[in-house]
Amino acid sequence: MKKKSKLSKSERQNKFLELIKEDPFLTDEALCKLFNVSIQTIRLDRLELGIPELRERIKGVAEKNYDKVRSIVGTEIVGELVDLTLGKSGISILETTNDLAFSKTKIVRGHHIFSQAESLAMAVIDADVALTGVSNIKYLHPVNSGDKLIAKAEVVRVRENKHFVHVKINANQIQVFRGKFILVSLEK
Amino acid sequence: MKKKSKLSKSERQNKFLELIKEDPFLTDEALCKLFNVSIQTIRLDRLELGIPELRERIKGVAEKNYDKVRSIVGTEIVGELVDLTLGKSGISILETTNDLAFSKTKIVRGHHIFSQAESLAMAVIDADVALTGVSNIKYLHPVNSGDKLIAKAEVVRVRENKHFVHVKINANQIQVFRGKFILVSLEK
DNA sequence: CTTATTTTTAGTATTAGGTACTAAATATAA
DNA sequence: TTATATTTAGTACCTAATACTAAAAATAAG
Repeated sequence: MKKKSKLSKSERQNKFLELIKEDPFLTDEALCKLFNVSIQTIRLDRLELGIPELRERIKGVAEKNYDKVRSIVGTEIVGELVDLTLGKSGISILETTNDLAFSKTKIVRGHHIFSQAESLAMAVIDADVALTGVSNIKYLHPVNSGDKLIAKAEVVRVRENKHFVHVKINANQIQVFRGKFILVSLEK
Repeated sequence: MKKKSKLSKSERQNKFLELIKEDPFLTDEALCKLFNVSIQTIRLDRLELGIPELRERIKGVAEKNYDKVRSIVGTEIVGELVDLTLGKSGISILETTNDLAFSKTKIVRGHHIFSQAESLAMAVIDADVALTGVSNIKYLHPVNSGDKLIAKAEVVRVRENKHFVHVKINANQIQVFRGKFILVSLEK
């Protein structure tokens, strides 16, 4: 017989855990074909292993990552992209408001400035899943709520999957921020 | 009458788009209650607006982000975590192999070393969604395939949602890498 | 070899959250 | 008032399950 002899229960369940970890999008039906057992067996296994059903798994993945990815990868870049040469340079403008500032001092919180810089750096990279900024940053000047931030990014070097991007941000003609980003694209 | 007068079709559909963008996890039933219309109306709206059903939306969110988040947040850390004091420090060990190195020189590619450092930095942070490394890194010495990398991370400061972490990596008693990470946790 | 026990399979009813369709009721505009 | 647009009602069907009962098959124990 060319078919592999059936796995024992424990062997199957071990593989099951691995499989589902690798790919949580497998239906019971797909699994029962993979293991060459009935769908009921698969369901018993899930019950014993405490693995939730497909839809719950998908929902889990979605929920866990929804907010994260929206804020990190968040294709929507912080600020308005006004110029872009993919792989080379880009410019974005961010009109700051009180929402972005400390309520007392009206000074814009640093991480918003950083976000503008980082998201611009990501935008100029000619790679879909570029991420994980590594950078050397400096806040040169406080930014007041209402200031218009103009960020300029330039790709200075690309080596393998590493993209070196420099970003400078100005407000009222003075530089308020600089950052050197090394973005690593993760796609194959 | 205390109930708000029903919205017009176009008003409703505009709100619909907003709502679903904000929260793609809404069922038709929830939506029809929100708008105070029948479920059929909601379904007609989705049809006209090209909004897929709940499950497809969830699946979309999950699929789009699964690989990304896995590689970024990737709870699985690069290297083996051998010691961890959440929020304070941690140690991980990475046994390098030819897979991680340039085939000619057998020198380990920098980004693998970086990955070990970054993932350790993330692991020590006492926050679920810590991310977006900002860092100042230096590769001090080439690492040869086969070398055992020992990474030590230390949280040096936490301010608001920023976590400052220093990571040093040694191979054969000599330091090969240092990195300063500023991880920003994004949860509320 | 024959029980006993474990493991697997079969089958039915029920669920959520829909699609796809037909037809009727209600609003709004001409 | 009629024409058109919009909303509701209702039905059959779908997927990927749960929860359950019962029987068949495989494996272990005596």
